[in-house]
Amino acid sequence: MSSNVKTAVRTLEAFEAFGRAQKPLTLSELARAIRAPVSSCHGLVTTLRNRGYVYSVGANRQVYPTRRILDVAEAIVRNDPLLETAAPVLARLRDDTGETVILGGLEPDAVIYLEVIEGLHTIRYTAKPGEMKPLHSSAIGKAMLASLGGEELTKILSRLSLARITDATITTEKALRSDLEEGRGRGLFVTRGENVADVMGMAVPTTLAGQPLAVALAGPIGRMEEAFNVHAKRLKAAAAELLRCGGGS
Amino acid sequence: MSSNVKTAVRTLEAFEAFGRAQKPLTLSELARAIRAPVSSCHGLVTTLRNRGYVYSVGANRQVYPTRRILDVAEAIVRNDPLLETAAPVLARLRDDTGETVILGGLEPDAVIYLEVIEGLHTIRYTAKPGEMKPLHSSAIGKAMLASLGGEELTKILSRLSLARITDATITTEKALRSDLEEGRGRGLFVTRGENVADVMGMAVPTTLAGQPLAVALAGPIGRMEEAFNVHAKRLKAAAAELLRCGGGS
DNA sequence: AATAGAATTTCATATATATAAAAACTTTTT
DNA sequence: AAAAAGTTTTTATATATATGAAATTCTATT
Repeated sequence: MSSNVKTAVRTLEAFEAFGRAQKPLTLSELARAIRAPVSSCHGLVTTLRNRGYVYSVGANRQVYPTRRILDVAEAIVRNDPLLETAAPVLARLRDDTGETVILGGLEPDAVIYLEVIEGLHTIRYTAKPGEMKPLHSSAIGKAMLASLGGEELTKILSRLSLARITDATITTEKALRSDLEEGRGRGLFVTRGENVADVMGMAVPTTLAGQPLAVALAGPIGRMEEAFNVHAKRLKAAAAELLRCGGGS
Repeated sequence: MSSNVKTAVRTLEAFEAFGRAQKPLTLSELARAIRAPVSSCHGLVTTLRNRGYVYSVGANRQVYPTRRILDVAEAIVRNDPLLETAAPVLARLRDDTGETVILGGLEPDAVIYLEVIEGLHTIRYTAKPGEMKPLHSSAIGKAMLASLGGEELTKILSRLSLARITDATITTEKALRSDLEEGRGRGLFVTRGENVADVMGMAVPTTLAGQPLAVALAGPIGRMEEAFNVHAKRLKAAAAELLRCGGGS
């Protein structure tokens, strides 16, 4: 895996740590949370403070992020090229099906979740935007693979490891290709416990702003199987609507 | 100034750049925006991509941040120890006065804006959370200085440069001390064009969760002078209410 | 198609930073 | 009140990264 810039990762991990802790942290608590030496964490916190991203809280030298990061994030998301058109369609699909709706894209060798609208059931598929999933064991992954040209598909399959994740994971190229073919046939790609036991995913490829993406529904196998046909129909309708709304470049 | 960790700054600047651009950027555009060499920017973008913080948009290799950063920021702000109690009080003060309301704290040698609720007029004081202001030329700064013990005040004043920022800036320790004394007398600290020409600020010290802070109103001098007494009264009332709500540790 | 121009990616190395260890502070315990 | 335990800050140095330059890939134009 191409090496990541350490401090960039830590900077983000620091914010994530505050998001998890949901309370001010001392320097050493933060250092523990991001598994960095206190001395390194010290430099990072100083930098964040100088930049107005964290402030000191309380007498005991705790720190917490300011609203600045939220301001930046909101400005970014406000103008997301894909989401503003997609959001209403995805929201309706969620309301109609009650299951978690996901919009995903292809990052070099993985699926990336761009938008997640969680289902309404107590037991539901939970995920966050930015999460990455394997291409061969997720419904969106299959949809993205299937949308590639034959040559490109061959290239990417040669790079992928097709690692076993659950008992149901497809781990041979032959089986995967045949599964993709089946999916192409019915315009719908399915996983049954191939990435997470008990989870069923259904995905349909679409295009937004000229970019190939996929919409998916995910939930517990039992509930999903029961409503399979209705869900499939609604999912396809949503994908088609996305194409109409913003499919062209 | 204690040196900042370069990559941490760049990571944040990258997000800020997307917030400003409000559209996907190519690698070289981003590099230009954060004034970094393309090769360095490349490593950063790769890292952000691997972490699910950016995704590729369009065929021409542009990238844009995912919602992940917003998710993190929202989790952080949702539990801000100071803001949840303060927000309604500040919002009412803004509604009552029509002017921009600021909650500020003391970072080592500067004021940091923790919350900004912008005024309702077309011409209004504009700022963002996380911005830092000089201690000697901002109303909040004066309020924070005045709340320090005599010894600590002396120490911090010896470190400050009291730089001239506008014609009206107070630049001598003697004048500043006498201004602080005047402010203490009426429980209200004022600036008239000392940091930004034409801007008047009024601040009152308060305490939230055991931490000394200050609430301020800022707007154009003319309008602020006109309503001085009413504003002062409301500002003091808000500061007192903050004390009541969340003043104790 | 072929070429020029631009953007991205790779690579070796100079440079900046992450780190352990020690020093300076705090806070807690005895 | 003294000692102990814990935390933050500083410092020197080993380590990781930022960088210019070269190689490659992509895009636009003819």
